[in-house]
Amino acid sequence: MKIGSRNYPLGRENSMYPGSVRCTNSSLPAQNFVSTPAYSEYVEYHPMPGGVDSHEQSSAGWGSHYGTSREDWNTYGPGPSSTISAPITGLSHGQISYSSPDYNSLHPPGSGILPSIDTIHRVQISPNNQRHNSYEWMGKTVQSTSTGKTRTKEKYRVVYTDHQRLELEKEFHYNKYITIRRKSELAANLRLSERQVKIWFQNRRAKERKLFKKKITQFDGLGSLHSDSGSASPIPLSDAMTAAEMSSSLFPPPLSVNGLPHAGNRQKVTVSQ
DNA sequence: TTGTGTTTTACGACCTCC
DNA sequence: GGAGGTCGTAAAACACAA
Repeated sequence: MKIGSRNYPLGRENSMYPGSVRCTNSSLPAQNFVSTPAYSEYVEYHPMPGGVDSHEQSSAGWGSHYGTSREDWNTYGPGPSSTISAPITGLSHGQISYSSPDYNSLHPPGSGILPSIDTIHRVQISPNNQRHNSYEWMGKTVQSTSTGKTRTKEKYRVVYTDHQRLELEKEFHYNKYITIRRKSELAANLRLSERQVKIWFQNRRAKERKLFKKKITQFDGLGSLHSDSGSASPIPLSDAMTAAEMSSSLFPPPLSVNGLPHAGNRQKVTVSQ
């Protein structure tokens, strides 16, 4: 995508930053996911067989292989009292997945129902308030000096609120590729532009790949280490995946159904990149 | 407090698909 | 040609050791 050629920055500022009235802290009383029961048991995810919309796709492909590390979720607060299931590669990272009845009842997959911003505002208390104060700049953009890119005054990027990130992460755990419909819903509910949601998912997949490569590297290192000594792999075979298995499950084939993610350079998706 | 490394948004370039 | 994909990267935000 050639963003510049599509006149995004200047031509669709509103779309890019819909309402500089996003989840600013000035309007957020505070965020505290500790006090959000809906998230407190947010510990396990299983593919939703009867899922609708986007959620009925590829979850299994990622499925349990790709839980976010516990560390990631801890950033949202003490939250999950963490039933950590067996790590796939034997690494110490716990696996988080999401099948909590609380969560599912709150957010039926694909329902598009998210807590209203007002509701969110009532329950969130940020552990790090100063982080989320930086939205006032939005809506005022200037040309950056050298490249002619549209950049915002004073700030290079915004920092999403914990809630925004949490919702995005939740969606990501259901589907690594967001549908057009869900993207619209999420964007509306989180006061983000669809473009921001799209880019967040792109970046999130990139992060996943990066972590994945790291794990594979570590796994290979351990394997070779132990093969040298002739001992068995430190990781039980039942828990371990071969690099090929992990690779194939990393990005399952996206859907090509109308209204769902389509096009793009899907064949290029390989772990080895 | 400061230096440094990591993570998070955002973008450009290039690619594929429809 | 438009839309969305990856990859690489810039720079702000953040974490943390010294």
